[in-house]
This record gives sequence, C-alpha cells and structure tokens, in this order.
Amino acid sequence: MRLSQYLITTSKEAPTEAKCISHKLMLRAGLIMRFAAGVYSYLPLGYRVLAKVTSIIEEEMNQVGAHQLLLPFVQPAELWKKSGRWENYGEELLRFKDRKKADFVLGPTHEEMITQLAKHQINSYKRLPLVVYQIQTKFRDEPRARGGVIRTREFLMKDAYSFCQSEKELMIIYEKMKQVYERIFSRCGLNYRLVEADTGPIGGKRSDEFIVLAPLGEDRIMECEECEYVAKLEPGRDFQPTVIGDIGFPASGDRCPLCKSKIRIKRGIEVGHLFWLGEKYSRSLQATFLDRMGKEKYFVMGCYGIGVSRLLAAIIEQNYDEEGIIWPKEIAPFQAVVIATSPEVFKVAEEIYLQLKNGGLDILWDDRDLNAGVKFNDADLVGIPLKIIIGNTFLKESRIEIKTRREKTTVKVKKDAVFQKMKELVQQNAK
RNA sequence: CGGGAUGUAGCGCAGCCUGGUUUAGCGCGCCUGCUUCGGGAGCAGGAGGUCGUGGGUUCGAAUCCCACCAUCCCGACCA
Repeated sequence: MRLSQYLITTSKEAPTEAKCISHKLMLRAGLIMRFAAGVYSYLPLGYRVLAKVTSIIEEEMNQVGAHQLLLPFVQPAELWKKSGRWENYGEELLRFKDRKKADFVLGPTHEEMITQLAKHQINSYKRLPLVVYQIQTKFRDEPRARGGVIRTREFLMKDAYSFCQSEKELMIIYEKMKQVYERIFSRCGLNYRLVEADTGPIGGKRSDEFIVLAPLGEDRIMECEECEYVAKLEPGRDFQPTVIGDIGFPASGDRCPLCKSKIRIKRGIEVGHLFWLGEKYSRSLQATFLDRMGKEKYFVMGCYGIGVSRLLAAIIEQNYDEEGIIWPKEIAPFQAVVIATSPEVFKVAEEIYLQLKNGGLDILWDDRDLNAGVKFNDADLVGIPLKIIIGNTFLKESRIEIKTRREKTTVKVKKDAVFQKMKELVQQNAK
C-alpha cells in the first residue's frame, strides 16, 4: 500500500474529549472517528487492525470446530417477550417499531435468536455438541459511554453459543472454550486474568471473565500474592474482610480466603465472558431435541463473548510508549513500512517495496514527499512493528536498515538480502 | 439519572471577567510555488468561522442573563 494514497490522518494533538491513553492514541493515529457518544466508525487503518484481531478469533474458533454464522442485528420483539427479557432487560435495550407498528429491538446480545435457530435447525442428539459463533455489531443503550472504544453503545462482539445434551457435556465444552480464549488473548499479546464473576442479566449458573490488567479498567479483581486465588471484586462475593466495620470490600493487604496470604487489588478491562446458561433459554423458547432414547429434551446451553472493538483499546493500554502504539506483530495493520529518507533513494525504496509486496508481505510504503522525521514519527505513532529505512546508510555502505518498533534495535542488510531477512523477522515475530 | 466541567476553522487554544479598533486572533494541519531532506524543515502566497442552538437585555453581544442541545470526567449502572 502506498501511504500517499491511503486514507489516514495522524495528528500531534488529540481532541480534548479523549482522556485515556488508548483513546488518545487511536484518535491521533487515525484509527477511529466518533459520530455520537459511544458510536464510532473505524477508518481504514483501524479497520485493518480490527480485521487482524477478527481473523485470530476466527482461526482459533474454527480450530476447535465452531461454526461461524450471522444472526440478525434487528430482532423481532416476539422472542424477547417469550424469554421475558422484553420486560427485564431495561433501558439498555433499544426498542423501536417498524412501519407496521410491530416491535423490534437492536440486538444487545443474541441468546433468543440463536435458541430459536437451534430449535428449528437441530432435532437430534446426533448433531450435539455444537458450537456456533458470529462476529457482529451489538447495540446497548448504555447510560454512559467512556474511554473511547472501551465502553461504547455500538460495538463489535464475537459471541459464541454452545448446545449440549447434558451438563456433563457442557462442562467439557465450557473448559474447551476457556482454552480457546486463552490462546486468543495470548496471541493478542495481553496480560490477563481469568476470574469467576456474577451472571447479570444474561443469567445462568456460573460465569467466568477474562480481565486485561490496566490501571484505567472499570473492573476490580483481587489476586493472592502466593496462591492461585483470583476473583472479581463484586458485592456479596465470598470474602471476609479483616477490617471489621468496613463496607465489606476487601482491600490490598487483606487475607486470601484460600491460603491466608496477602491479597492485592488490581484493575482491569473485561474482554471476554463465559456463561453457563443451562436450560434457561431453551426452556423459555421451548427449544428441544430428541435424545438417544427418543425422548424430547431441552438444550443445555453456554454462551461465550469477546468484546472485539474493546480488545483493540485493551491491547493499546498494554502496548504503547512515548512515541505511540506498539502493536503486537500479529495485530499490526501492516507488518512493515518502507521509508526513503531523501528523494535520491526514492527509486530504490520503490524497488524494495515492490519486491516485498510481491513476495507476499503485508507492507506499507511511505512514498509521501515529506521529511524523514515525519515518516519515522508517523510509523511509530501508528505502531508498525518494522521500519525498512533506505537513506544515508544505503548511500554510504549500500546497506538497508531494518528497525524494530518495540525493542528499537537495528539490523543492516544488503539490498538483495532484505527479502530473506524480512521473512525471517516476520516469521519469528509471529511466534 | 445525581455531581463536576467544556462547547470559538479539521485539531489544540487565546479573546469573555470589565459589551464597542476584532474586519474574531494564534499554533498545528490543509492548498500553490521555490528551497531543504535521518526523528514532526524554511520562505512566500492562499483557502477555511451561522463564536453549540434558540430566546432575552442593550444603540451595540463570542463577551451579560435564561432555556435547551451536545460532548467529556466522577458516581450510579453494566455480558
């Protein structure tokens, strides 16, 4: 991609409305644009990142045999009335009428839809267990959006749903999904914790959350300094504070309920959530299958969400420096950028760009007629992992420099060795 | 929804307190030309504004008053 022809505007200053790091950087790097409170568009560069994250999720989900599908965003109210959530979901559920005055909602989640789908598409135990998922827009009319893309009203979510014959079978799937999530979040370069949580309006017997550690996170977790104990900080959770008379919230320095060592309170951003739904939705929507004995049974369900757009912000919160974003290699919008520092090496830069591009690398060429400093700064702000620099070093020693964004190390190679070296670097970067 | 703040060019700001030399400025960015070229270059020229919206006070309002709207932050809330 030639940068001169790419739709991107970077800026030195972030709009006043942005307060947190990821929000500022996403605006400065030209990844997103706001249209209303909690309603964002993704510009080409941001969309590229979103697409990379999406493909990691798809790869890992497909790997374990989950099937991708797409449910409607606009949903008839009928099913919500059946499940009881038309009354219970509250104002977060955006309701409206079509021209025939029929009630509809903008989907904040898709349990009703998927259960209805299963009811019609799955008749026999022979198809079970089954996991389906989609990556799609959700709308929740939150009272307050915040932190750029961290908490929005419209957002992109991966939601998966499992259908099983029994709780025993669900147990196996539920654990499998945990493992899938661990692989996804690791590939996204995240430092996270898995914690038990309350089920909220989704309901069900149990739920677990993946929390990305970040100081500005909305959620608090407590973590034991010694043993494995980690839990979400919520009212009513199994904890006895040592300081009596306090309101029942533990504090850093209190004792672990398991091993009595000290615990620490940390903040984080919820990026993934697993729910053990059981028969909650299959019963209310009468979704059944025939078991081995020819007996009609309710599906035993689970659901598994990942906030895809929020994930971008979470990744940035853990991967940045003074210069800007440091995308993990797999997620970066481009693997490398070619930079010529002066017009006399422009031609060489073009050759290298074409060679690398035709060689299958995901590469950007900064062919703009600007000073080198601007190009370096933009590349760093946007977070491109590798810079291929053609300049003084090329004129003096006939070598091309490859500089890494994160470690800031440089290697120099001859022109005809660039492709080979880049392949190595990209390979090792992909883990 | 409670508390706090902000709204002036694409972005960052000044001007408002004390109404009138302000034709509403400055920096960045943008457009044209020339020069420059390894970490946000220089010179010259140029485009871009219903001062959030509506009402009021006044001879006169970006500036004072009222209402509304929008956005952000803290809280409540929250897959």
